[in-house]
Amino acid sequence: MTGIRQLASRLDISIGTVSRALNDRPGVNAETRARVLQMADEIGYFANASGRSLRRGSTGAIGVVIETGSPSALGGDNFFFALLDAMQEVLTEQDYDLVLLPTRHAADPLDSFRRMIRRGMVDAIVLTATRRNDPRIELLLGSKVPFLTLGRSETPGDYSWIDLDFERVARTSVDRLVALGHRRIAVVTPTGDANLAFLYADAAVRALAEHGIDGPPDLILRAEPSEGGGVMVARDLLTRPERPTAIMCCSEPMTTGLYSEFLQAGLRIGRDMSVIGFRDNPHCRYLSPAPTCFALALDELGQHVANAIASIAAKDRTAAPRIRTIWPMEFRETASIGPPRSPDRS
Amino acid sequence: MTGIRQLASRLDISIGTVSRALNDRPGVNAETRARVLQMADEIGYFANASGRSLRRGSTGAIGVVIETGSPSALGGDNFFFALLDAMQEVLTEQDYDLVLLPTRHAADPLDSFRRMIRRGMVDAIVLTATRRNDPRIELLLGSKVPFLTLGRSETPGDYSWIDLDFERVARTSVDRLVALGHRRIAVVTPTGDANLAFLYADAAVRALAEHGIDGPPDLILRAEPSEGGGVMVARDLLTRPERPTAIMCCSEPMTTGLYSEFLQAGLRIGRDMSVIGFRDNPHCRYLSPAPTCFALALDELGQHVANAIASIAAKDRTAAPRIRTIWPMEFRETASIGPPRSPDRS
DNA sequence: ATCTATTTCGGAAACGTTTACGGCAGGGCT
DNA sequence: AGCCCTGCCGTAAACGTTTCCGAAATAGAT
Repeated sequence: MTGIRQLASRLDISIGTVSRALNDRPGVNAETRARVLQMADEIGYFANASGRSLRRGSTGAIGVVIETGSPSALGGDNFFFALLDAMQEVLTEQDYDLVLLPTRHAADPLDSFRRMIRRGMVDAIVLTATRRNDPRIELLLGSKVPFLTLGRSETPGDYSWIDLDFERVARTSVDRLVALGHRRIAVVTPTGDANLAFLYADAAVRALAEHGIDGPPDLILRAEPSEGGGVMVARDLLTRPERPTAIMCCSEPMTTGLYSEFLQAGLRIGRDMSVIGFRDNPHCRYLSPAPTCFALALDELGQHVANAIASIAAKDRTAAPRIRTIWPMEFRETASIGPPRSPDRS
Repeated sequence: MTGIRQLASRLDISIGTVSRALNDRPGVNAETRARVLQMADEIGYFANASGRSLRRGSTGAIGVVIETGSPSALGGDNFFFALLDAMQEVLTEQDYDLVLLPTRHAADPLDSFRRMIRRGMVDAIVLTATRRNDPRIELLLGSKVPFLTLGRSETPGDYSWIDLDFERVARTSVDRLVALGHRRIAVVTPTGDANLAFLYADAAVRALAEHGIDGPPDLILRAEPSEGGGVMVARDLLTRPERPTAIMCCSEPMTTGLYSEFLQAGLRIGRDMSVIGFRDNPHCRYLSPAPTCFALALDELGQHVANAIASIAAKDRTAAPRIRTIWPMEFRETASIGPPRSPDRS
């Protein structure tokens, strides 16, 4: 056992001085501090996390809540791992530890969640994959744990969030497809309560309406955000007497499924069927033709999130600003879209 | 603040009794226990994690170490999220918390890693993505933290591991391709130190040798385990005067890249080029034709891992058995392989 | 009625750390 | 020389919980 007492007794010094030396507190001789640091390094001493956080009242850890066991709308690719990588770069600089807190989608998420925040394992929480009405946010608002959500929600309250610009993505997609001559455009969003689905669909419908396209909503579709969901949607559309000439969707696995089924049916993507996906992710990039989609500065987003949650977690909670960021995405057009093949009759 | 003292004073009872009641310790009246539990529920009391683990000497948390910022050979977060889901099902039953500890691939992994285990944030560690020679394992062996690695390693020592059956996967792939008539078979593994790359390649080479195929090793290839890596490999092979008639690879993103480039070059997969991938993952399933690959009972694997790490983390470390599991995978043949098109001359 | 065993509970110590407080030098000032 | 101030350090009290130990009370047995 290498506690602070062993370290102190080895140096013939009091534990108070040792602690001060290690924590860069004033009131300790420079030479003594050097001796302490060297000995600590030598015997491999690290302050015990429980003791420290018990005394300090904070753990120095930031928890990112992720949900396992359900297909994630934002693509089952390395989205989270890449984001975490950038976050950790910033957070370790600020002496925060980063831990992921997986919660099971199938089980009641609330009770495991409640435990997490009540026990005080982390100083602050980043909540991901927000739902349209998210009881987890209510729980957090009712607790003392500062938090930040990655994604907006309809759940009211005074909290900070960071989200992608789904509205502009949807609007840009519609504008471009209409400019190419499309009139029958299918919009497909993930099932479930993920708020992004509503933001995307609503914005798309508004944009379509502005172009005078507000036909029956049978082209606003929902499916499971997985490859299988994309296949189902494609099959559905292929059986329709007047099938759409373009389709836009905000889930990458779904885009993959759409491709698979359309190609199977002999359609040429970009000519017989225009496809706009969502995020520019590596998996999609090697579909052919690569889907038109929207690029995202993932590193910078991660850094922004990290800085935001660090400032929120800071003890000095007086001047903690409310953060509300809508992160831009850049349009990347490819050969996956083109003018409609046969003139549309609608 | 809702500490155990508030709870006790509300009930006019000592904190000792409250603690005994909450922890199902003997020596407390059934009626008193019921009152305590009800009041705890009422005011939303949860024992503070720092205080508890300080006194108990264990945190009740199991850490899964993952590496961010590098393409993962086993394909993205789908694999891990699914595994984690199954693990948590088992671990919550045993009153363990599950936390993910992301470490940055780019940064020096050792020091952040050292902090993690020395601070005693977790009772036990699951180490993923083991490398052939893995300094992290040495660090863990030198510490008091019980651990389990997901993946074998050449690093010697007396530790438990669970791994997939890469040898049988490689052997089965070779056997089947040879049975179909292939003689020029490319074997491609990820670059980097991931141990699975060596296991797979070595087993493939042995199997080829047993079939009398031990030509020059210019068909044993390595590439980054990403779509881009697959593309590079495919381009390389396409320029060769005598290109192979089959290719087997143990990384799903790489398989996607191979498909993309081969299709681009006008090859028909399963006829002009036979392809065997590795894991049966959703992303690959919607390539066409779906790659021949190997299925894996991910749920059961997760449960097995959870049970293993729980038994390893148990306080009673006397009878902790050493666990060494090689997890089977089931061959799934599809139209992505077939007899070689033009008779091979070698 | 006394003694013992059992049940139930309160008091207090302990876990490892940080930090407020006070003390002891030594130096600079009047 | 006396005084105050500063720099350094040791002591001890917290943080919230679990658990050991002993006390009180009740029941049972002789």
